[in-house]
Amino acid sequence: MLKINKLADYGLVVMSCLAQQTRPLNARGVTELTHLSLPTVKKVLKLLARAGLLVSVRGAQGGYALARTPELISLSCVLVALDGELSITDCSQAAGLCMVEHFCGIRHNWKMINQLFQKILNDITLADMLKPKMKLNVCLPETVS
Amino acid sequence: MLKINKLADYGLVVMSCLAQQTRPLNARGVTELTHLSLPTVKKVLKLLARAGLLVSVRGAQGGYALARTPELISLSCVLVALDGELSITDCSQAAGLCMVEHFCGIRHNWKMINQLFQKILNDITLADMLKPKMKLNVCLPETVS
DNA sequence: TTAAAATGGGACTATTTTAGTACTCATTAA
DNA sequence: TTAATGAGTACTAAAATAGTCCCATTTTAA
Ligand code: FES
Ligand code: FES
Repeated sequence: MLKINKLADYGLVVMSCLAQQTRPLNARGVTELTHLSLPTVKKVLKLLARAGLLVSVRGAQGGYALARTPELISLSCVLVALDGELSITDCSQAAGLCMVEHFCGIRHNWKMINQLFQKILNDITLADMLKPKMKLNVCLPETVS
Repeated sequence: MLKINKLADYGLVVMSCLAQQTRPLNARGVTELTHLSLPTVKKVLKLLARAGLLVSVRGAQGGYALARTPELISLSCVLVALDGELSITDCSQAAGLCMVEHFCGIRHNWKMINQLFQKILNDITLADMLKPKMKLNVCLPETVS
C-alpha cells in the first residue's frame, strides 16, 4: 500500500542523477548513467521540465539541468509532478468523491494524516536524498490542531 | 499519489462502525449503518476476519465483532490486512524488485522514509480515528539511525 | 428433525490505471 | 544547411482494482 508509481520513482532517480552534473545532460546521457530505458527517461524528463523542475536546452548539444539547487527542490514537488497530489484516500483531499461522505466519521482524521505526510515530503529535499544516510528530523506536534 | 485502495478505505469505515457496537453485527447491519454496498461489505468483513482483526459468529444471529478493543488495533494492521505491506517504492521494501537497484543511490533513503511512515501508521489506533478531532503526536528523531 | 440465517471460500468480469513505446514537429548549434 | 535534440501527442499492452455472484458449511430456532 501507499505506493508511488514507477514513473515518480524513476523521476527521482533522474533528478538525483542530474543533480550530480555540472552541465546539461541529454536523454541518452541520463539513460547511460541510470540504466533506465531511453523512452521512459524521455517521458520523465519532459514531465519534469514541464513542471518547471528542469530547464531544457534544445538543439544540438542540448539537454536538461536542474532549475534550482537540490537544496531548494522538495521531494514533494518531484512526486507531485509525476504522480499528482498526495491523497491517501479519495475522500481526504476533495469533497464529493466518496459516496459515504455524509455518513463517515473518519474523514477529518484522514485529512490530518494526509497533511502530516504532505509536510514530511515537503521537508525532505533532493539534497537530503543524495546523502548516503539521510537524517529525518520529524517533530511536528504543532501540525496538529 | 500514495493512495490506499478503496477496499482498505472501506475497511476502516467498517471497523469504526463495528467499534461502536456492543454485540456482533451481521453484514446487512453494517451495510445499513455505513451505506456501503452489501457485496463489498461482505468481502471486507471476510478479509478482516481472516486477518484476525474481527471474530465471526456463524449461524443465525451471528455476525462480526472486533477481536480486540479499539485501543489495541493500529491503523497499520487494518490497512495491511486489506492492502498489503506499506512500501512507497518497489525498491524500498524487498530486494530484487527494481532493475536499477545496483546503480541507485537513493534506495537507502527511501527505506528510511518508508520506516517513518510505517511507524506513524503503527502509532495511530482505531480508537484515535473514532475521536472527532484526533491528536497526532509525532516526534520521532530517534526512528532515524 | 428441519428450515432458515448467517458466515466462509473462491471464482469471475468489467473497468480503470499504469507502463512502455512510437511517431512527428519545433528548435538550435555547428 | 544539416544533424542533434527536445516537445508534444497518440497509442497499445499489461496489470491492478472494484465490484459481483455462487455454493458449501455452520449454527440457531421453530
Ligand atoms: S470513507 Fe469516504 S468520506 Fe470517509
Ligand atoms: S529506484 Fe529502485 S532501487 Fe532505487
